[in-house]
Amino acid sequence: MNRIYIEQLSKHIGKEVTLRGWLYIKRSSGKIKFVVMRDGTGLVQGVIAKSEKSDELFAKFEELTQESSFIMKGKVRKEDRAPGGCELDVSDIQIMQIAKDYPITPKDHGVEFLMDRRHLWLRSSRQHAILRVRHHIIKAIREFFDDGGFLLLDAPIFTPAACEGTTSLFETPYFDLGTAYLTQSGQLYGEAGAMAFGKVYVFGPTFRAEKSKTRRHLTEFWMVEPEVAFSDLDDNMDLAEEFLEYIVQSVLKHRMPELQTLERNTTFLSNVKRPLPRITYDEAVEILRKQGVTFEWGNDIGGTDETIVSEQFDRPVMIHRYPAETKAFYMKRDPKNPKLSLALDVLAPEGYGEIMGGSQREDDLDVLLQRIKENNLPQEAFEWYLDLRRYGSVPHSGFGLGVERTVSWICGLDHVRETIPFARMIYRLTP
RNA sequence: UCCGCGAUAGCUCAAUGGUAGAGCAUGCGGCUGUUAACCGCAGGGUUGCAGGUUCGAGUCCUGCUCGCGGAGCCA
Repeated sequence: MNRIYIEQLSKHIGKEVTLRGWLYIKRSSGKIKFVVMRDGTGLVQGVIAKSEKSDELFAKFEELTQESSFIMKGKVRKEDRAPGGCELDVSDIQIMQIAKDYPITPKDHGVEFLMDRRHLWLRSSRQHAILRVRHHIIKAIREFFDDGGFLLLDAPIFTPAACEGTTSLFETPYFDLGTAYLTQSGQLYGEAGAMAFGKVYVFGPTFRAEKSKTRRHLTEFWMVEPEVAFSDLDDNMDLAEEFLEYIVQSVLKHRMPELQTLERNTTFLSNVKRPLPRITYDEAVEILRKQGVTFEWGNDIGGTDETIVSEQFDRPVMIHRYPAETKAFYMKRDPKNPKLSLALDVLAPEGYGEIMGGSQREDDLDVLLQRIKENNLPQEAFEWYLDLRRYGSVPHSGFGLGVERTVSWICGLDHVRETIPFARMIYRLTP
């Protein structure tokens, strides 16, 4: 059977079709009735006009409520007044189930109310647009790496120890082996993959028990992390900007209707083309001081300061060579200035802040051992990782891109909670 | 953990310390082209919880609970 969906309805003008879906909204004007169906792919308005057969249809129309499931038959007609370009002259309605008191009405609702009903909120057109853009971004990420010769390397979710720092880990009992932790990053495993396959990317959910309560934080979020052997910081930045350009331009090419639904101004997105500006941490500090911010060298650049720096540019900006003190143990120091790490952050414009973070990794066994000691990390847990430096160590680098922050920025949202079907936050575990 | 804001009808919000109200939603009625349709009528309240001040508290005070935004930390 060849199922017809609303999305392709304009290809069936003049034909009798059967549509299956849910009632989005209905309107009535005496002897003519309008029934808007959604089927997951789009919306179409069915028209029931007064006729010899309309008494039965009018009765069915009266029964239908918002989100009731039904089957609608009729002839597709070109209609310039309709948003999708066509309408359905309804000849039959078969009700499957009547929804009683659907809680989400077409009017305003608060965040808590909607998040409590996220499983239903997903049905609204705005959420459809966001999750379609999310899907496309993930598709573009996979295309970019798959076509670029990268191997997809799935890292474990259960890990024995922290990748970065020991705070903010979710713990879970693990049989006789004690405690397992949910992964914060697949990076260390990505490095093993890079030494095995040359170029890999890890893509999966990551978990951070940070008690952050902001528009940019989830406790469970998706991250894509490429890792490349024989790659230094400059190579890493080349890859990062090519990658970001690919994603954004692909969304602009394929998901413009969704961005329009979201009323997204795409000026800044169109600017996401190579080369992206690259500034050092020192230069960023200089920008901040010129803007009148008192900033002490060595501090991390916080949210407000990120915005001030990124406002100086019309596209995402890369900041590199951060003070080593604030960065992770596995990042390589700058040979020209050991106070600096060969680290990299990418800040999205319009106040969206950090969407990517990466570095060239420390490839010298002795230096890495020393860093582990300095950070009071348990060396036993990292023996396998140290093996990567014992057996054919090479310069290598990589970065991580946060999927939800990227979706939030591209869609122009004010919170990441709408970028994932079911958000996990410090005070939200349901639905 | 800290700072700030908030909680009133199913939902979104009003209400000088003095009779708790509107829009939407729901129900009933009307309308042959509506686009979050429109018009009329109706039902709908333990003002988050526990105390206190006052002749009188949705409103002022104290504590608690929950939510929202931010800081730190981060993608």
